[in-house]
Amino acid sequence: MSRTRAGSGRVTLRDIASAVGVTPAAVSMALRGSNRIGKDTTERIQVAARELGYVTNSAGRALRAQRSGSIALVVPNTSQHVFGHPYFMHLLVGVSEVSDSRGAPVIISTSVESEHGINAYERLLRSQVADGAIVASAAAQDRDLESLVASGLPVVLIGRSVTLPDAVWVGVDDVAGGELATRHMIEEHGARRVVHLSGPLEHQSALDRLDGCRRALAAAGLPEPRVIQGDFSEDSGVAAARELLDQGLDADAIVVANDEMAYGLMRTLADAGIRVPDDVGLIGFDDFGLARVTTPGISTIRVPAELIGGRAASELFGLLDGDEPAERHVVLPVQLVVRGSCGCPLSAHDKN
Amino acid sequence: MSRTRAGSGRVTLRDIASAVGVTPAAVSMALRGSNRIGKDTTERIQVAARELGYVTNSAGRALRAQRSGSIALVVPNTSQHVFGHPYFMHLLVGVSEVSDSRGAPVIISTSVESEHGINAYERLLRSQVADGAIVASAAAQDRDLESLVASGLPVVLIGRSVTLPDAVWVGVDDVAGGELATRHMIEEHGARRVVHLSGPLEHQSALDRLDGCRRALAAAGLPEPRVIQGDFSEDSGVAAARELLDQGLDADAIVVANDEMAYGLMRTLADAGIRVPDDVGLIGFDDFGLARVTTPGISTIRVPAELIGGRAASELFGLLDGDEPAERHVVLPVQLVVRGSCGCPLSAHDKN
DNA sequence: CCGAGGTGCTATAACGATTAAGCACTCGAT
DNA sequence: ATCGAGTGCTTAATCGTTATAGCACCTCGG
Repeated sequence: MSRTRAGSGRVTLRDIASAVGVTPAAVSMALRGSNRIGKDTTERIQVAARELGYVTNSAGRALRAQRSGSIALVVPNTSQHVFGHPYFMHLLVGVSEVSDSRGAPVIISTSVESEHGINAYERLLRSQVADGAIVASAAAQDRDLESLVASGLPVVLIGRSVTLPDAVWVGVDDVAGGELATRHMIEEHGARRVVHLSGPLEHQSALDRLDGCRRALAAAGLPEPRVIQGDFSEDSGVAAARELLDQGLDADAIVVANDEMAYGLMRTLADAGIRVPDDVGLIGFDDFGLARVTTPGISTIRVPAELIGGRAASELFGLLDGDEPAERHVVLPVQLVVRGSCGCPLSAHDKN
Repeated sequence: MSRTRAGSGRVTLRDIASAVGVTPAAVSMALRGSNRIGKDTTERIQVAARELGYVTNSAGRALRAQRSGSIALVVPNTSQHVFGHPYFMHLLVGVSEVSDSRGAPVIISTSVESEHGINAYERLLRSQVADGAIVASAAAQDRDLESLVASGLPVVLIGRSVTLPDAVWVGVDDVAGGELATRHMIEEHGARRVVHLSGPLEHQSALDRLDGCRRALAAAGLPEPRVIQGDFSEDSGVAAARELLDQGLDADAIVVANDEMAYGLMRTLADAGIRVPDDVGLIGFDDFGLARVTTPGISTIRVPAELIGGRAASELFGLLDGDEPAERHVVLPVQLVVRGSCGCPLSAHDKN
């Protein structure tokens, strides 16, 4: 099918031009569909391009156009935010879908070291490797990120940012999520004494989820939650369980800021003979895959990561197109997903 | 810290040159450490570069050098191989680690449509967007892939390829894995009647795993396995379980070609009151995350996906550097991971 | 005092694509 | 016939970087 000419060196506009008997400029215009080139010539050029297997050289085009046509997904690789987490995969899927539809390559970037005083994010954009970047939640206080946003380069952040009010970001309503989870435990399962296992409180989403939990309790006229701080890792869920076991688990519901901690916690409680949901109700947050496959399944608040990624990409392309966005801040809704861990009865296989 | 000059247009070699009072050529040489430029001038140039926040323009460099410095990870997005699967995340982590250490951006590519008779893989490379590509297991028979490999462009395949003997690939010893899994069930758990739930048999790895299973049985003087063909999806595990339940589960071990099917199968058997491992032993394949968190945990054959990705990247860089690889085919070993589903007794929390 | 050989930079060209400006020609309207 | 407006192409310049050739100057050996 493809009349490829292996190893025959690259085919450039010049090759087509000399094959057809015009100048490279004419070929360029013809291939871009300019009406300045005659219909007949245009056709001959298109045929020749196909036959020679012409592919536009991206470097040449990028140099001329002053834009590469690619976007970057930046994942700061910290102990807290491990690249390789399902979350990023979901984001990536969303980003790549939108990006594909625009024919824009996606560059994955995970390094963070500074070089010559210019941080990796900025380097990526200034070097014209990518025209814009989506930055997946760095720590709330990231100096590099701050300078990146300040530089005015096209950047979309994943996750609500309080410290960077000018930044464009796409996030999720974590407060509502925390509230929803807690209210479910209160209203459906009669919880009155609630433990909240939070994420690291330098993360905005951890703060917001805790905040939501507090609000729900306050609204119900119940006392403050007992808060244990974790770090979103399964291990910290295990640690929290140990702490609760040591000090006496005096609660009827545990609202956890993510599913991984919830899993570690549940597993450890089970080892100690405390059954979820019979002895204590449990609800997680995220629903990136884990919560569905545990026993019991973890009731949780679903974060539409794929949607977030897609929306972030759309916003970024908007910035690149020069559209000043109507909303600089996009908040997507979360959704309660009921499984077994909260205590809800489930029909035979009410998975998903 | 960074003396960034927001929006002040790009800083080029020319800017540094005129700041220092030399030509762009001198600046270029100085920054690349040429000894043709005086020590004193070199230093002044470096200082100016830092102060102006100079970053090499990748398009300019790529155009001149005839190479972009990036590599691509191509994931054909078919129903069978869904981009977004943990497998690809692990690959990506491995690739990106090696790639980062060489300062090479990684481009994720997932589209497959052909355009002007040139497939997406080839387009990516011919356009000089990437210098080489790692292609994550397409179907065994992929015309586009065939033509890509034939074109001689720098490509490393993930997974053993029988149909493309000239291709460079990095895979895993699936036969040994299938054998190992089956032998474990035979030798440790006395299995004599074995069911094998395979992957789609147009996939080499599915074939190899089945082959391994057969060999182990033959070596033990046992009869052929009863083979049910799945498609690596959880749903096909569910379907297989139904089939077994309908026809009567006459087996003491089920060797499954991946963990997702094993999970679907196990879940469905459990619903029917058949307990794993008490009523029948089960062993999976892959260990990409799922197998660890189910109840019981799924004993499985671990595929070192991250390692594969890293090795593939290394091989690709080797190709790009012009080293003719000693081995065009890299086979990495698999490892048995014992959890609960096979019937092995486990210490309190022998997870991982 | 002259040529050989450094040293340290400049000048130039090239990578490939694109676009503004320009040129030659045709055609219709005046 | 003559001007104005197309039509269809070419010319030339540009994007930023870098390799190669070359030029000016200095120094040292003879």
